[in-house]
Amino acid sequence: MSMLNTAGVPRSLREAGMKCSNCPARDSAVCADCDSDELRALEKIRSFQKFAPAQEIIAAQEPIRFVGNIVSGVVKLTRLMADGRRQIIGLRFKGDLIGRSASELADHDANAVTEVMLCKFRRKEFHSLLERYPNVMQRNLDMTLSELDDAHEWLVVLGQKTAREKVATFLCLLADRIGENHGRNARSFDIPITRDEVADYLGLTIETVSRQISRMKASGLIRLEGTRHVHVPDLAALLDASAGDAEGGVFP
Amino acid sequence: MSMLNTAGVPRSLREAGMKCSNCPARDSAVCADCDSDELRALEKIRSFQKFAPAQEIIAAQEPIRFVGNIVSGVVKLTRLMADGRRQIIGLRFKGDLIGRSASELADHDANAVTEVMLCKFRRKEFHSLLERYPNVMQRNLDMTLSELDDAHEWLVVLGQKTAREKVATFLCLLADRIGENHGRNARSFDIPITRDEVADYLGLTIETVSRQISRMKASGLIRLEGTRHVHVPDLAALLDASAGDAEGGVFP
DNA sequence: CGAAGCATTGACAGTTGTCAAAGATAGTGG
DNA sequence: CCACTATCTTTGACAACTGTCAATGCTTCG
Repeated sequence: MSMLNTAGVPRSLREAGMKCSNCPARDSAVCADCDSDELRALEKIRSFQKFAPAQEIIAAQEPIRFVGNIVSGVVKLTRLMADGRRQIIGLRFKGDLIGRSASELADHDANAVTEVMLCKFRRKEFHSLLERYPNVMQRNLDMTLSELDDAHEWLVVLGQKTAREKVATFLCLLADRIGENHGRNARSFDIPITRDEVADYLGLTIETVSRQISRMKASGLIRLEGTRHVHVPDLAALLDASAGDAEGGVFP
Repeated sequence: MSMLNTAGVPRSLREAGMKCSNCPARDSAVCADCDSDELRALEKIRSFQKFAPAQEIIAAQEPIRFVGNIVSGVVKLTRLMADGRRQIIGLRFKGDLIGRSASELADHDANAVTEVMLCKFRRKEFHSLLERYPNVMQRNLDMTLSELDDAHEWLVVLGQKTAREKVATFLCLLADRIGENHGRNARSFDIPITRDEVADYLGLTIETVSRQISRMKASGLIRLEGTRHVHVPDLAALLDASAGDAEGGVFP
């Protein structure tokens, strides 16, 4: 049994026959602000699909058939260079939107990382629905702006931060999005992707990622169970120690 | 007289008393698809402002009073880290939109690079106008998606490309946006920003940028007049030579 | 139990950053 | 109009961080 399989069809959705009112992503998805009228319109063009880990959701350069809200699970978005170098341009979590209604073709791949439950809307219908429901379009625009903010933030990470800071930033991102709270600043979570993928996300090599994680472990900033499960005793300390070039252990 | 002052109030706008129909950015701005009804609504909340080179247009962490279309000139968007490291997260050109109607506060600085003419819309009015004119909101959404694509593209540049490829990519970007056409693949243009700013855009140091430019000059991939004006005889060759790690001159 | 894939660690190399100095360029004021 | 100064750019020498190559260890799965 995989530790990462946190994304099975949520019980609440199964029991309720996939009613929006019980959807785990209800508060953060594109339908967050919808009134009952808008919700009915969305339900008409909606369907659910489950994706297995590593399964392709959307392929770059191919037609987009749907946009989809993530109900549960983690998705990675990847861009590939002609010579094979790859950059993960984002991870997407519960509530995030995959695909876009305005484009015929996808410009990057989207793959399930964990098991993923997706609430899909047929693309063209969704697009024309936006014109009739300005609130939904506004919500769509807000979510896109939020994606843009994330991308800008990541430009700083890739352009300015050291390897150590990059890894620390990555762990904090996960702590925010999928971490369990163990007190004010303590979090624990599974790293949903391989070291290889972390490297492609951070613009580093797999070896550098591995070394940085080992260093953080050695200095007590994080604890590991297996290679995937992380416990961060103090998020702030993790970021600080990575910014200042702290050497040696935590204790004087 | 500065070579860079390509952004004075365009004659067409002055003579026409700033009519939208004569606006140089008419085809690419947020008003691109507007009918006369929408255009009138926009004109009511519109005003023009000229910014001098280096002048601040929008300040991070401060209230946004307007969104603005660039009529002419170049704008840089900057994010600052607590310790002073900076990342230029984008350059904006004629037709691009600055600011966003959905946010109270700016999350990055916007500064004029050349002289800039901006067509401003008061933020709140613009925002409420979007609800009444879905076409305008759709256009706003499309432009935001396009910004997102650019940001994703730049993530690949920062995360995967070598110093040389980064500089080549940067020059090609300028060639696309502000280059004069001198035949199929030949372009010439002014680099609107300093080496320092180029470095902050590419996640490099000023010295590395300078060296890469010198190398390109030495191998005949570019020609320089002064430090700012560039002539690229062959855009494709510039990118190729940077991808393959070509050494030495152009001739065998 | 063996094989395959993933992760860690080590030794070394190379690209890029840092520090330093000299050369250009542009703007200012006499 | 020219000299002066501040800023920007280039170039060099060297250091350091990160990448490359290689070997070992760990985990999973058949």
